[in-house]
Amino acid sequence: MPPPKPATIIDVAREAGVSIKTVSRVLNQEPGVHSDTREAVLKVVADLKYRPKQSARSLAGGRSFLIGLLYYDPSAAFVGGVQQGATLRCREAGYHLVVESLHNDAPDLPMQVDRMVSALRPDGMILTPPLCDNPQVLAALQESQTPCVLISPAADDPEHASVRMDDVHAAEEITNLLISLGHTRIAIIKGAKDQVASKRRYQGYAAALKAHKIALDKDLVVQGDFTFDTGVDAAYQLLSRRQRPTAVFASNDEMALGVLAAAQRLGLSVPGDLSIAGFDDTPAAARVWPPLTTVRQPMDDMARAAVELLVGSPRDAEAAEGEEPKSRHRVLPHELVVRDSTAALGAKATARPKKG
Amino acid sequence: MPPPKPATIIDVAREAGVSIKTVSRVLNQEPGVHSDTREAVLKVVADLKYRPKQSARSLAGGRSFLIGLLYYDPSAAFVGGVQQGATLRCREAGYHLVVESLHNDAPDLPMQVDRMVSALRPDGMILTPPLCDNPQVLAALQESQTPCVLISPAADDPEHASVRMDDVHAAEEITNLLISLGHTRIAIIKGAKDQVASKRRYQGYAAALKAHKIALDKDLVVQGDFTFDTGVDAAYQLLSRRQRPTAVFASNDEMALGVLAAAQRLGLSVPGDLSIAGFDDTPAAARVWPPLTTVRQPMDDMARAAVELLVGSPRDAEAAEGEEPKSRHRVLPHELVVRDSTAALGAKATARPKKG
DNA sequence: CTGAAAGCGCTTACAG
DNA sequence: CTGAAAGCGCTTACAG
Repeated sequence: MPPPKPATIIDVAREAGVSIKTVSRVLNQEPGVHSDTREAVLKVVADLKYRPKQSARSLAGGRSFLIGLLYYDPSAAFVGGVQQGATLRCREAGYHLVVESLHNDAPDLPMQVDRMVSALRPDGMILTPPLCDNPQVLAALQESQTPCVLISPAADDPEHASVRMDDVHAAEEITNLLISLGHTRIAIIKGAKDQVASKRRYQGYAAALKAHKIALDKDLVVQGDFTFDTGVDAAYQLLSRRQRPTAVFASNDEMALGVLAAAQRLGLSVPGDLSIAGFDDTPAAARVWPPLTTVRQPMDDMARAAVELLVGSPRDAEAAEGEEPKSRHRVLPHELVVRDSTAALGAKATARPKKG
Repeated sequence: MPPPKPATIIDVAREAGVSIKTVSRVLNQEPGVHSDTREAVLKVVADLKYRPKQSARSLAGGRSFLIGLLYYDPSAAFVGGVQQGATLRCREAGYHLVVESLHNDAPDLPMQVDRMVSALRPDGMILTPPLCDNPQVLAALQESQTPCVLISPAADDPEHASVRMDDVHAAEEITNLLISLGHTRIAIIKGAKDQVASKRRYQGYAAALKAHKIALDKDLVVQGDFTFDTGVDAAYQLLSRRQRPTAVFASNDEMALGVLAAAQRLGLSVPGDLSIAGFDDTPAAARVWPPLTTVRQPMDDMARAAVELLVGSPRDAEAAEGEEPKSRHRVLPHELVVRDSTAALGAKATARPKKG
């Protein structure tokens, strides 16, 4: 018994007594097909378990139904969230997600990008930091005329669509939280110098202090680079000062975990002696004791929005006329996640570990 | 100025003064092309920046150059490692990785799988737990005749290729480590009941105790399900016993983190009062204080091996004759990662937090 | 509302 | 060592 060959559009057309063009129309939901005809075709499609072959559609139609996701550090907390949102939205839209892990400083980066886009011809590309700020990557994409959406890029240039959250505002909110708990000696550990998110989060921190007329103390500002190690180092620096801070805002969770580890090693109680706040809401943030107060970036929503900017959302079609077009630069809402690593100044923690 | 249309194989053939078949031969590294001809073609390819279009290759040749990766829980620590290894090996082999996030208990799971394979016709599929043990998924794949490799499946059936590590042995080693540190009251938190890894790790634990003539105490065996929460619960149970264990082996890091959080909440010193060992070496394992002793699963290597089983490794071709074929069921070596959450019985920890 | 023709850009037999 | 032909399975204009 020979392996059953998958049905083609010709099989369906023959069986349904129509032309392949009509089958094509039904499958692509084109208007202008009699409902009887449509149903007859759909029945045969179901009977024969017919599925259009993507490579044929792609070759003939010029669309690949593929979206590319380019990322650098696979362990970066947000990549997982972005991928999850992207893959789900792609499925809903009949697309598929092709992923590629790239080194941001590989010498042949442009070639690797070019290889992917010229072979696959994806209908769109999603870029995460820091790749979305890499001129070489953007140039390679531009040359192949592949539409792309940048997730949290350094700057919003008009060339590329983008999706981001409001880093400044979020940092301001989390600093306000610490202030509302009575803290005034609030340290900040800054993120990597070359990433704009670092600058924005620092801005929010400074703005909150200023709004509450708390002088910005240079001794409480330490440079980090978003890694656990620099969080540890920064904490040792800060906690060895004659006048220790009573709260630390780390520009991401990774560094906040470093601060927590260092504080515990030094025998400080968190949040009794020191409140700690992070940024990202990584999986690990809820898996330490005490669990971290942080900011949740809506990674999956951002990715879904990115896919929609690429393939068009269902609403776009309907709302084409009348409504104004959605901006190509979208800012999505974030969420403050208050857990047990922050407490009122002077209070002693008494809570039991909560479930993850 | 019209957008520069990408060169096709016809352009290359014309420019090089050969037939398209010869260009095809050169590109696919087929033998039997004069080296002068070959070089002439390659020069034109470079000049014109010609890249074969994948959809055309796929339609004509019956290979898609796509490998699919199916996973369930995107936050599961090993998915990141698997994906990283798979994407890199795919790139080396001229393939691309398409990812799909699936719910293991979705009612339309088979349809979702079928949708992907019938549309994309990937040349191979990589399945991670628990999807690799899902009969519905395997059936859907079987029907479409898509070759697949299972990563750490429950059982090695002859139908499917697989890649795994030696869970029994690794668990035995980590238990031996605790015994060598002087511990005899060693508790274990078992993993999810339906996963075979749970059983295997327990076996290794039991074997180590037996080899050292330590009686297995039922009171020191607690059921978990691989989540942080069950780690916390299990720890409270174990640590409230009249005779506390002096060491805990949690069947994965997630639960080990739960034990650590609970111990810290109860004011116990780790590893002074309690040694804790995990399994997986997740990113978080190195980002807590004290950092966890654990077992590193070679996720990326396992994924690379999986890709090779699917597309054939470079060596396969050469070694085709003579050597015996590589087994379709491969077991890769693991690595014990000894950090600061384990110490000799009675010792007090004095180390400083190490860098991540 | 429906169809016949051409073509997308490659690879597969098959010749020579 | 090289090539002319056919064909993969769809969609795009273009007719009617």
